[in-house]
Amino acid sequence: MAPEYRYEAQDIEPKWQALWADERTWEVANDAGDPGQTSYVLEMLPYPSGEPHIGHLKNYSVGDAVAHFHRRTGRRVLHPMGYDSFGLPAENHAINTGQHPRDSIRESVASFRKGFHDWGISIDWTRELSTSDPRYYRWTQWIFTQFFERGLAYRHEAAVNWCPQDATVLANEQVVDGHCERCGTLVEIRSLEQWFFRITDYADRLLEDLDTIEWPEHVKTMQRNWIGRSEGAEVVFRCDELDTDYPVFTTRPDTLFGATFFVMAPEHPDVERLAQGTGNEQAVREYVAAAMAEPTEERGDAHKEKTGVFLGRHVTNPVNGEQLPMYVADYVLMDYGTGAIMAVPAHDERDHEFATKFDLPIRQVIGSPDDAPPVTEQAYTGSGPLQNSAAEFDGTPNREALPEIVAWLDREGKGHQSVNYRLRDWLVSRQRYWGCPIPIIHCDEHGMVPVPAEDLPVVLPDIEDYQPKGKSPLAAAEDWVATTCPQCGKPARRETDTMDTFVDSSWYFLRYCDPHNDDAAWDSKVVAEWTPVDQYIGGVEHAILHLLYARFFIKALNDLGHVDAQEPFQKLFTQGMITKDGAKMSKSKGNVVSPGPIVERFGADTARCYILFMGPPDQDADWSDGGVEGMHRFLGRMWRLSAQAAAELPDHPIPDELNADSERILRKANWAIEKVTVDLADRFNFNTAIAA
RNA sequence: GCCCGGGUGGCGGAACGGUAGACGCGAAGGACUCAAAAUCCUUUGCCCUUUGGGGCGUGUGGGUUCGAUUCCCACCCCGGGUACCA
Repeated sequence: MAPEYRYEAQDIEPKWQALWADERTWEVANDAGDPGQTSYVLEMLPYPSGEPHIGHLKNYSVGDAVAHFHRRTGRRVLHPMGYDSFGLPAENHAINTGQHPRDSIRESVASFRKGFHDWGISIDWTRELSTSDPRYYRWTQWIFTQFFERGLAYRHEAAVNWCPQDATVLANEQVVDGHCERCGTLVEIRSLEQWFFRITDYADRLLEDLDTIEWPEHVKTMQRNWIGRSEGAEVVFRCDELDTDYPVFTTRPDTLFGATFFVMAPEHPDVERLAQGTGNEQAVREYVAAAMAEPTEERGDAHKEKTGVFLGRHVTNPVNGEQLPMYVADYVLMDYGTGAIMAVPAHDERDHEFATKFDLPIRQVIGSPDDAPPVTEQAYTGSGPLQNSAAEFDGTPNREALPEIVAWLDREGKGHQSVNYRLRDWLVSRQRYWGCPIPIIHCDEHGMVPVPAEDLPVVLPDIEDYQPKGKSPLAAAEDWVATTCPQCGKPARRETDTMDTFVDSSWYFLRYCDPHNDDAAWDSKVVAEWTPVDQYIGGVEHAILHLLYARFFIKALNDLGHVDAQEPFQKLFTQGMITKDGAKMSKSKGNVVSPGPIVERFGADTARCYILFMGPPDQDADWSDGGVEGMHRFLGRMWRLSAQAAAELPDHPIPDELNADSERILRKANWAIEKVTVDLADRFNFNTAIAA
């Protein structure tokens, strides 16, 4: 073969990469006046740990293909890159080696940056950012103070995972089967003061606005389930013996007449008081202690047998005045509804199980079909006409009776329509070192005072000992903790908790728009030019938390007047995983394929094309070494064909008078243009575009 | 249990109401070479057949349609998510 026709990726790629760097090919300016359509293409920012892996290569290959497609179809494309560089892996590395997280992160960032260059990803490097850079987290802290001043950030006592051995709070991910992942000690639940963001205020908007964005349906479904909106009623059950009202939330007020007992969560604050003087104190206390000690994994297991203890008290069913026995049982959760339930064993499987075990009455109040098993054997959860209820409701289909019963409760002052969410407020504080310091000062006189904007950032101090000891390692930095109150100037102490890293990544896509602004987190006019992100690309593992948090941030910032957008990401694409021999790649399995050697041997174009060619990119795909070689040959054939055509054909190869051959080729070329355009723009099917 | 995906050649996958298997891998044969590698060309769903050709094929069973991998119903397997949420 003539040497000039050989496909030499090792010569071709550095040549063009150098040219792109020289010409600043992928940089875009914030020119609001510039005519033409803009496009913001963004892949989820990487957590820089060690070397980039094959999943990164897939993520950024997909994103880069989209960015190029948008450019080739006439848009001005913002395609930036940054690093999510706070977080536990760097901190654990510091605990083990003593190397400062700042230094290990710098090394990882360098290797990721090199990877992106070697892969030829078209990035506007002038906008590069890193969330652990004070120039970035200054504004993370500013947003926190904005939220604090509007009551969206608040401090509150909450139950957290606590390891008695390590004397530290653990993140949920650090709890494995109820035990500490490091020392194996059984994890306890402790109540500690924590910082929260009031995301529950946005539950309805987060739900409704899902209809305005073009995301995969299964991701929207996951978010809907996570928010978990339930419509029903709050109904008040009164305990005359203690002269106390106990409201419950129910989605089935139509079954109120079938309530035969009442259950409270072990954590309910009144449980002990209720049992007092009934002779059941001891049994109740023991049961509650056992339930609290039980690992959350086991506690949450729906398949385990129901347990509980009679409290020795009764409440009145507001619809018929019946006295219902009160129990404490761990199948009732304190953090959903009111921590207490009315139990309707005839029409709820869990209540049925409990009633059967404790020999409690089961009263059917919804008519079931003739072929349904009797409710003494199995709860009937379907619909049907009311029975054994009040005369005015008997015979009415339950769906119709439901609102009527709620209206009746409302008139009688015994309840009202209510909506409940599964979504909880976002716990953002961490008792860890390598995170963004929470910019709050505790003053004896003025309480919690936000650090004024002009004093930001609160710079994370250097410390000697990263080991967590139950409070943030920052607490040991006495010089740093001791400060003065911004309001009165008297001695005060800094907040020593740091923020969850999800906070850092909830707004980074805004900073890319205006990354060098030293006067503000961003100029809202500039942000308005680019946002919302037109196409967001990332792993489905972030379908809930990251994507929900970012949506919450945009809505909160919109309410605060800082952004115009209501949603951060107009379109979302979630890529599938690359496996090897059908299994997730992991060091322990020894089946890791690294991008480095592949790119070195075959070139980035081969690696990227192969990854895009493996199959539909939203599905998982299994890596094949033979497949890479096939793609390399494929590109080689294409290169040679093009080179030959360029060398051998006249300058203007399309004759004025088309003959059969040239017409056939023209037709085929136009077919391919159409096919590739549709595959890239509408379907995200890179595999068929490459094949075409 | 519930909610999503997905079952098509030896393999990854195309087609998604109109010639099933694009493209790639693998395999077989051939060219080039002293030889090998690389490269190129040809063939390649399965079965039967002497050429011509014929039969069967998209997890299973039904249905709609002139026509179904594609739409509908029931079911079976595989993968993922999620769960005492009242």
